[in-house]
Amino acid sequence: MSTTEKIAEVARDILIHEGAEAVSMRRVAGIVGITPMAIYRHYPNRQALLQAVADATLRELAENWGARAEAGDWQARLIGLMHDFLDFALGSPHLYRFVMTDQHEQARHFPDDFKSGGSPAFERIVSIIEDGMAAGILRTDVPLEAALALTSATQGLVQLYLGGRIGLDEIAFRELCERNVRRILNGLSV
Amino acid sequence: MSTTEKIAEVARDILIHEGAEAVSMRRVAGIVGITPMAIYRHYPNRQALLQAVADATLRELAENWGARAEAGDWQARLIGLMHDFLDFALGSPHLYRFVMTDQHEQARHFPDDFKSGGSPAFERIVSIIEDGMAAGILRTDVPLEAALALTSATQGLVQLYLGGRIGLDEIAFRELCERNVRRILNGLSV
DNA sequence: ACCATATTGTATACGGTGTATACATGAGTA
DNA sequence: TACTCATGTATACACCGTATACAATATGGT
Repeated sequence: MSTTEKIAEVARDILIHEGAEAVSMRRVAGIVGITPMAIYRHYPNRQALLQAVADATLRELAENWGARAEAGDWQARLIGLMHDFLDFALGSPHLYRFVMTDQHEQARHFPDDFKSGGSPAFERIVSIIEDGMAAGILRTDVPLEAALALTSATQGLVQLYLGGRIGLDEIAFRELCERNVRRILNGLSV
Repeated sequence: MSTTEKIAEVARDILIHEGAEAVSMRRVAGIVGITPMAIYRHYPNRQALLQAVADATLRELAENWGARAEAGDWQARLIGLMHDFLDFALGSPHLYRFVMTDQHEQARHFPDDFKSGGSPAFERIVSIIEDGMAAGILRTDVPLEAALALTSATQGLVQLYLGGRIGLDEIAFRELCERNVRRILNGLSV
């Protein structure tokens, strides 16, 4: 295992368990067993290290995405994807926070990059939305925006939850998210 | 004007224009014309200073909340409140970021604190939702959760927008938010 | 007016951060 | 053998929040 990989592994551990702000060059170097400056032979700076670690972790997560049974009716599949997302957000809250709020650079852009398959996770939602429209379950709409309505809604709830603003345990919160998705599907109007 | 207020004013300027991470004790002290340690005669630590500044600013904002005409039909009033929220989020993105993500302590908790009038802004949404249900515009539902569906949806979009993930200018983004609210009201299902 | 006290400031220092710069060491190759 | 390059170290700089000790100033009671 190369030093580059060792550095990434240590940084990743800290990032996931304690958050980005806990990842210091001196600490990582100490654990790896090298001098802080030696890290700079492998990564140009701290931000690049965090970025590389986050990117790699997200790539792994994307591979195992949709592990939940894709069986069941259309709505069950949609809810399943939502829980996959919650698995990540609630399972690795520090990492989620970092990728959602801290790293402002070179992020995916709606709508263009989303269209061209920049985000595989979002892509899945769009395709299930298109399926729903084709099957006559959903009313005809711009698929990209309908998908955004669902994803951003859950992201908004997660932001509140991780910010400690929702006093529910994880199970109750997941149920709230489910109800929220159903509300958006059915509409609030009479 | 007291030194305490001068410190708050300087910190507030930096917080609003450059973000919380740009607010350093040494910098604030230098601008006020005192020693960094003198700040500690007025605020116990940096976090408390930021907190006090953010709280005061939010209180001011809450006073001018709902400045937009409360006239028009029910949906127009709802959209108006949404734009009031966007005025804040897009007008003071650094401050918004700080209160939404950085300050994790003693935040309002859904659902209890929300019920008991902890958040005046959210309170307004809840009451307009209740109006809508009473008027037969909205289907009967838990008002708190229906309100949360609308607010968290917009918050989710704002999070994406401020994270640079939505490549639209402010006007187009506000239109996207409007369409999003309408989608949630009408439902995605056929 | 005087003095005790509380308030508000300063000076210094400690332990932390990211990282620029200069130098050392060792492996591989001409 | 000698040169090069990758990889490490050592030191230093400029920043950070803030603990501690001391100085100055303002205030209130006698």
